[in-house]
Amino acid sequence: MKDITSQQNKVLNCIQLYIKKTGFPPTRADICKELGFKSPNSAETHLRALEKKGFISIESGTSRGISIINPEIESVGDDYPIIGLVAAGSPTLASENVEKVFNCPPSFFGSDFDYFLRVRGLSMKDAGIMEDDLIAVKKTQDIRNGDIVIARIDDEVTVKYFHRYSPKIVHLQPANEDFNDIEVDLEHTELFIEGKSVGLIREN
Amino acid sequence: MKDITSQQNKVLNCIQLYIKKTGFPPTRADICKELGFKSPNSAETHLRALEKKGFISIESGTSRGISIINPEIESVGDDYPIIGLVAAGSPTLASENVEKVFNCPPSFFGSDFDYFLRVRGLSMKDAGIMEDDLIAVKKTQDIRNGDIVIARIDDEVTVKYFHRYSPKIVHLQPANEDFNDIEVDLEHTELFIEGKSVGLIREN
DNA sequence: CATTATACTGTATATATATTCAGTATTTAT
DNA sequence: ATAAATACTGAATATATATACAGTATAATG
Repeated sequence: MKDITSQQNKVLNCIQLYIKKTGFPPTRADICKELGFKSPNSAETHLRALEKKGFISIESGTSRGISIINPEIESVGDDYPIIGLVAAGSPTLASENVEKVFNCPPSFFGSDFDYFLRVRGLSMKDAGIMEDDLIAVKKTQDIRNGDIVIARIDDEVTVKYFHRYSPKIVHLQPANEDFNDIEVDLEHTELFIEGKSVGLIREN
Repeated sequence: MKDITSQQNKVLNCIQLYIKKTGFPPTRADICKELGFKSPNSAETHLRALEKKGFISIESGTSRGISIINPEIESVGDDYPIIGLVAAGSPTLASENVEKVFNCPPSFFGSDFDYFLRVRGLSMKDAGIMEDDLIAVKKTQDIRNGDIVIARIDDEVTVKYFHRYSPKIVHLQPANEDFNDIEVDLEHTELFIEGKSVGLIREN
């Protein structure tokens, strides 16, 4: 299997997610819509490259005739997107932010979950959350003090312990003595909780 | 869910088999070809009946826009034993040491692996390995310096960084300043490497 | 330095495909 | 008994879709 480029990888992920979502593969136009391309030929050339490299097969003259050639022996669960935690920008499920899709049984952790977040930085190292770890994120607003949350302040996304000290004051607490608490005054600053951590995976 | 007729069942099976074979749903014409119908409308009416009864959904105006509702996904991964790391005693795969079995795809981590080890203590906390974490252990003797190994000295089992300083001297290094290195002189002490860590799972 | 691969926009078109309409016939519910 | 559902054939058509062609630009390769 030859190397895949980052753009081709995005297209491949997009196809997998589209199939998961709809049950059938995307058209060229669908891929353009998902990834923001403006010409169907952008999708076409990527598809041809992916076909040439052996990642997909394309049935000629057939609408949605894309199938993913899966080297995995058996697909055991559902496909969950892995989303890169960038310093700025919300971890949306939009295809362009999806690093990869990861097959995992839905009931793998105690709770169900929605996506994986790729950890950047060591601000939670004393909680055993290291760089490049995958946090299983459940999208919920049901947060209790001490939960590890994925929080967004303006466009900054961060993983921290959640502590509500008063109705208006929330502390986002890192697990690393080199970092300071973030005090959020809800009257002046908008805080959005993307969800909370329900599990962690590390690939050595 | 209403009753399905024998012909409708044939159509439903046809769709499922077609998707399994090709990776994408059939067109009306494809169904006709498979089942010997001579008019695409034969397929169309059956599809509408199946939709009405809740077996499939049809995306309007979309080629091959058929998706099967509530498909019986059999999540059949492999069962891996979770072995408790007790202070004394080898982590054998004997049933009495198995805390639980955990269903997980074989190719979940980069490498294949043999069992999970339940972590006790915080001697590797700075490596992000916390109490109750599950370490995916691959049984191997192919160890390099810096690998996280599962080592046994006499009947003591421990998880540590592996460092060979000379042909006869191995250091087992914790990742916690409260713990000291274990220096093993292979001439006088027997050291058995159970395997190495290839991944980690944490259930919150 | 020429060539190939990547990464797109933009236009055009043959055809693959969904879907409607017009029939015929049998079976099942009300 | 009379609709309604089932089970088809056959023809027609608007459009969804694959795909070719013409460009532009940059990075990698030999």
